[in-house]
Amino acid sequence: MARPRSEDKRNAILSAATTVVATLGVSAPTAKIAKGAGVAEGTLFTYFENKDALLNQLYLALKHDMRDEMTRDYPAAQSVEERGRYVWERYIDWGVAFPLKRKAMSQLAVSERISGHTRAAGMEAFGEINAMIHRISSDGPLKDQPPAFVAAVMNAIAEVTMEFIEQDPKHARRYKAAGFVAFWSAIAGK
Amino acid sequence: MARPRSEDKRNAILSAATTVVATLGVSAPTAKIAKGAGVAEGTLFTYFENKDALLNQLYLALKHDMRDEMTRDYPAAQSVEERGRYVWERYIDWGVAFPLKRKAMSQLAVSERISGHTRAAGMEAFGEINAMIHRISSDGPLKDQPPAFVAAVMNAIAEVTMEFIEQDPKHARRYKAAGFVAFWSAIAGK
Amino acid sequence: MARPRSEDKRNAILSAATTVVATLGVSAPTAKIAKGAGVAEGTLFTYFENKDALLNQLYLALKHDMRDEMTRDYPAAQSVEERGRYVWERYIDWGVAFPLKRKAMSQLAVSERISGHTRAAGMEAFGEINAMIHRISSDGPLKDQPPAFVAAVMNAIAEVTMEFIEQDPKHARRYKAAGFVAFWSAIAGK
Amino acid sequence: MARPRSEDKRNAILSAATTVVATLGVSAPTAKIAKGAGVAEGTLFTYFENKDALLNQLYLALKHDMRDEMTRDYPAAQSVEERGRYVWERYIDWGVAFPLKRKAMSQLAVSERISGHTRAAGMEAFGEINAMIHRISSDGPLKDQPPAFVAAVMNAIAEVTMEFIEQDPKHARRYKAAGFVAFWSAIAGK
DNA sequence: AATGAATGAGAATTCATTCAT
DNA sequence: AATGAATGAATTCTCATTCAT
Repeated sequence: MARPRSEDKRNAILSAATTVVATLGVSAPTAKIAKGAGVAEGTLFTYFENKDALLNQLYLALKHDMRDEMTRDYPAAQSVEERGRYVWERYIDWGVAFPLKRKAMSQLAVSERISGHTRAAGMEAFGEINAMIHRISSDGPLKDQPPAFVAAVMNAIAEVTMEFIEQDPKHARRYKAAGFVAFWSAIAGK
Repeated sequence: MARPRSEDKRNAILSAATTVVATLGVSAPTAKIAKGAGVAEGTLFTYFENKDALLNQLYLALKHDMRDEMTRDYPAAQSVEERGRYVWERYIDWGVAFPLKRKAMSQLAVSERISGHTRAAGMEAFGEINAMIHRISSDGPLKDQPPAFVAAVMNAIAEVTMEFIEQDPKHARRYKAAGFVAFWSAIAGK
Repeated sequence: MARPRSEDKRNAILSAATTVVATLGVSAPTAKIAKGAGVAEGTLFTYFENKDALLNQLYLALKHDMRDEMTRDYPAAQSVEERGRYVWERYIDWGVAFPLKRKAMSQLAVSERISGHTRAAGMEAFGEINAMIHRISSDGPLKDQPPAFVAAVMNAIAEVTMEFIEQDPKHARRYKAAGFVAFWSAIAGK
Repeated sequence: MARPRSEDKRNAILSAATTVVATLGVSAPTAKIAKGAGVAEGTLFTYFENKDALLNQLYLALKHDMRDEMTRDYPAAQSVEERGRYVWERYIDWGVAFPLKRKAMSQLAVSERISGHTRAAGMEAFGEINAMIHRISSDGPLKDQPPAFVAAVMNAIAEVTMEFIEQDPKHARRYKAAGFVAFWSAIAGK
């Protein structure tokens, strides 16, 4: 296992893995991922120690990608309502723009191969966002629940929203708005 | 005239499959399922044509089981609020009482091996419950969304609730109540 | 392994085996044979000790069937030429009328599962015919070869003839005649 | 840049397949073939896509091998009689020298797993030989039959000859001569 | 005697990973 | 470092045969 040289290749593998995992689930063969990345089967293993490492790093990469999209041009100066809506919309946009990333994430999220450690690291990336969500909920119906619970509820509603948009894209705008209302009602109440 | 096919054995296979799929995902080996059921590897295939058939029938069996639990002693005469809460509580109770069933369901739900036909049949079993949820939402924030969307939101919040209870069972009661509030706020609004 | 009761059933199994072996070769599953015969999988084994026994008995049954067709209304009083041609024509007719029997025979003939004993018994059934062929050849080019060799040559030419007729049935008459000429030239010379 | 695929290994697999198919028929397990070739079970599938591909390529390889032996040092300048006899003798010699190849061929020839395409390609390799046989027959008893028919008759007689030689090798010379006479009489007539 | 469920030893692949080139 | 052939354990499914009914 020599030192990998090219960041490009690593990214190509992660990108191919996204597609293949979205399509075939976590049991997708590493050979297909390598092929999708345009590298040899063995090369994959100079960039990732084994398949589990690849999956865990993919999980994290997707989490970060998602987080970056959600906070790009974040309107830090605005009200928490504005910021909440902003993040919501960026999240939905991300899922709609990158359905394979979204599907790969759902596969990984339920997989036994993603370690607790990886999940925790994924959480961490969302620290700021979670803090904001926590503030939103601080005098809503979930005010006594842990921030993670609140964030998970938001996440769950967003996923439903993205799924429905994908199956019925003509009503994307409506679903996006409705999802937000559901999220806001559930979290902030009123 | 020969040994009749045994409903018990079929159930044993489904039950073993629940455990094994919950633990290892849909790529769990059929051999492990057979072993868990106490039958020979080949016997599994006299009860299920192939692994896909088994997974699809398991999905349906779990859906039905869930539905039956949710509607056991259903208080049909009570207000829709009462009934909504009743179904919610039964659902959470089911998930908490049978964590393996719940986990198997999440694995199956995201699997490409579950056919559209099976998913549709699963939906159908929830016709009555979905109708009720639809009524709850009929003058809430989601009143213009399809019933399936509303049901999916409820489902998503319930799953989050069940997960948190499992990880932190001491606060089960609190999560259950909080989840309900979130659900009710999202769906019925106030 | 109780005593079989019905000759009909035994024949149904042999008949189904003919079809199935012709189509799928000797590795055809016994279950398919049983199904073709309209009996249960297990029943097959009360009529035949095991698959090898079935195949060997099928071989013999086909040999006998073939022999019977070849000698039906045998013109014992006619010249050896007449009788030779008669047998030839009956043989070709049999193969054309019962292509599945013919194909099953080719599969069985090259199978390792047919014992030497069975092959010898098959030979025996052709004693009379072989004797006749021997007489035909007695002053032809093969006069110093064992009767079995002469018979095998006839057989081989007949099989080629039947195959060509099956693939090109419009010229059946021509192939039949040509095959006979080849056979007669090879065996009787002139 | 990786280890190149080895022609030797491919040949070893084909050679092992010859032995195993000759002995056990086309249902011979691939594991036995791999073992015979001294490679891992999986390696077989880097050289042949699946078992059918292996069998079809084996069929062709044997056909080519046979053809090459039949035409080695072919006396192109001699009379057609000389050339006919030459080819005949080479053919018989091949079958006697390589009984496993011969037996594998008989198994493959009657197998449903050999495609029409493969059979056609096999035919093609014998173009020159068939042309010669056709010339031999051009004023014999089979002059109005398609060349393929004539070739098939020759082939059939040769196979009988090889089988008898194998069972009774002491009289090899006699069978070889007798077979030739039968062949020549059948094809060329006098 | 007949049935067909039960069995478990194969069968053909597949696949993560290693390693020669 | 990159390649892809090599490996062999694991996987799904088949099938001859047995045996409970």
